[in-house]
Amino acid sequence: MAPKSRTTLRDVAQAAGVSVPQASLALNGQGRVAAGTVRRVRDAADRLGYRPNPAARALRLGRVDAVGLITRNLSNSYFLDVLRGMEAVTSSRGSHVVVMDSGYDSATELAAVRRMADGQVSALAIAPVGGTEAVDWWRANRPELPIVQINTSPSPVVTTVGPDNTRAVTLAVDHLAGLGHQRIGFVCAPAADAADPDRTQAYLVRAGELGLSPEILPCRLRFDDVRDLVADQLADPGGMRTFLMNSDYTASAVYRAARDAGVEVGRDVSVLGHDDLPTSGLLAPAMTTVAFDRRLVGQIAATELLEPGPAPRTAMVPVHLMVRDSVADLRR
Amino acid sequence: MAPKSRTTLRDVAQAAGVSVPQASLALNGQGRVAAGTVRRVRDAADRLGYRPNPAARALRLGRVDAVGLITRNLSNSYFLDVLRGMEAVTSSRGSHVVVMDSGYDSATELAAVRRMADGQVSALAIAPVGGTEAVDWWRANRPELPIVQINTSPSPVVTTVGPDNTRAVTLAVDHLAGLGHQRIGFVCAPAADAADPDRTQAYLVRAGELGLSPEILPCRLRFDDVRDLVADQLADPGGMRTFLMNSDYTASAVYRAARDAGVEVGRDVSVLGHDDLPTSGLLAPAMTTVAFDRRLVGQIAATELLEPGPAPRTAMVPVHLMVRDSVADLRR
DNA sequence: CTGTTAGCGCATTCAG
DNA sequence: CTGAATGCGCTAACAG
Repeated sequence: MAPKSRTTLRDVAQAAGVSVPQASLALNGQGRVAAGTVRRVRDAADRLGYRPNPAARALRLGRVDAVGLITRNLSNSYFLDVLRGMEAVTSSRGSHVVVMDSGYDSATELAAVRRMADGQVSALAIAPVGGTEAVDWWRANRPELPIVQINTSPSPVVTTVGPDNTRAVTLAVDHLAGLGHQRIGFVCAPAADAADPDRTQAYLVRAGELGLSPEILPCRLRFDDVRDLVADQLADPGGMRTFLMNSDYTASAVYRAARDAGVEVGRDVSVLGHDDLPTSGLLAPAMTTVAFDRRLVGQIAATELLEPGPAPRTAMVPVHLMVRDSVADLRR
Repeated sequence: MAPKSRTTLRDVAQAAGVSVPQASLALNGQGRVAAGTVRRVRDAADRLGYRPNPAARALRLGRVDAVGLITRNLSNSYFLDVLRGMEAVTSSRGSHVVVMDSGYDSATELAAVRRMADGQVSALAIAPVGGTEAVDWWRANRPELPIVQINTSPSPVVTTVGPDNTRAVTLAVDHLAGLGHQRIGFVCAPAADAADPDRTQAYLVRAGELGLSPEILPCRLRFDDVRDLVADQLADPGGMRTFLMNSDYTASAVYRAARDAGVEVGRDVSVLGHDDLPTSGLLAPAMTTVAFDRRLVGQIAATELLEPGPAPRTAMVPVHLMVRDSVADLRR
């Protein structure tokens, strides 16, 4: 037992009394081989515990049974659900997931894309930091390999999958306005590198329709940066008190700032999140947020990578508002 | 541009006017080649944008630049931090990480281990479901490839890395007892497949020292199972009201059950968690829990995989108690 | 110091 | 239907 060298296709062929290529054909089952032979080869393979060498396959076939996932913020457990979704479909299809994180840094992101492109994976899911550089690079340099964007604005040239941003924002603005909020602070990445400008767009549109004057609060989307932004607002008597966030992760930074400032979420300050993470309903107070099937995003992404359609498509997963207690009722 | 076939080492060699093996040596820099040649080859490689083919390397070298991570519960965002830690060190060392999830299922776990062993990775980090089957299989079948266990009891035969379980439990029991809790429900996986029996051991020991009669509550560690267990206890007038958990993830299930039952955590029911997830301090009430550097676990694990020591070792990361408000003060 | 030869394990030509 | 030959890209052994 415990052979020092793994059992190879040749061992199988030998045990089955056929040639190596025969064995290969028999196992890959293209049908071009006698039924009896197939059985003998299969038996031998099972008996010897044969497992094909992925490196050899990869070298020969020029592709590898792996898909990549590059996140912009592996601290946000939203991406854990995306990963879970991807893992579920890949592992049921004999593939697997390679994960890298850009940490909201474009240079790191580009490096990760290049590493992935070196042959680690044969398809890529990416939640880009912002801008299109990384994705463009992939499309230019690996045009034959599928790519999907996660949680970005729809694109005509590349498949995207994520929540329905426009509806998410509209739902949120309506809810806020309905509770009497006149000033709604929309927190998003600086326009230069926003991955989802459609969110901002939807905000502007809906605010306009409702006669609200939009207030965009650009901010790097790291926890500490958001917390500091909110802290500044809270320290200012005329500062913003209502925050529409793009994730529960950043929304929890608002909670943190409020707690630090000694003010109460849902009364003194209002927050509306996005993602409905499992803990969001357990916060104090429970967070009002936009919910959707997070795993589904990963599942769709992986499926799209494994079986790419002929043309780019936009997969929007339906969202709904999860009303809880983090938005104050400002009506008399 | 966008060559249909990637630039290979042969292209580089040709451009540099040397043979392929020369080019290989020049790039891998074993020093056995003339300085001028090295420069020419390097230049050519840069100019052509040469990137070595990992599949070819893997086939030739018999190893691959990847490490695996098999979690038992990818829903628990603790593992996201482990992953982050691993990703940080692998990506700085030209390696990468492949993630699979067993979902607390032994059969899935074994399948994952075998898939990893097929040549996807050259080292494995695993948070086992419980039992040693999967790890034993790896050690028997891939004795030359490093493996580390994450969040398990220390072992004499395999490297383990995780929080200091004994201290974590002792700290927790002391805190609970100090606040007047006589009955402390210790929730853990059924003994048959517990990954960390040392926790139970520590609980038994400390409870004994304190003159408390131990009450072990075996339970599958999925969110819903824990929630149901706690719900049952709460429905029983003589049921347990104090829960010592092995993770914030399961602890949040106690919150959920309490909320569903209309009772208040930190007053009617007490919970003490483990991991100090980012949101735990924002729950209602803030969770008292055992804190430690979660990323560090992943960093140590990855380092250990990339540069295994001569003998198995036990890496315990220090823990401390994060006292907040989820444990009631039962003293008069 | 350099080039030649060889082979990792597999799948796809080709002949028979 | 089968076997023999070829090469994916790379590196480890040699020989010069």
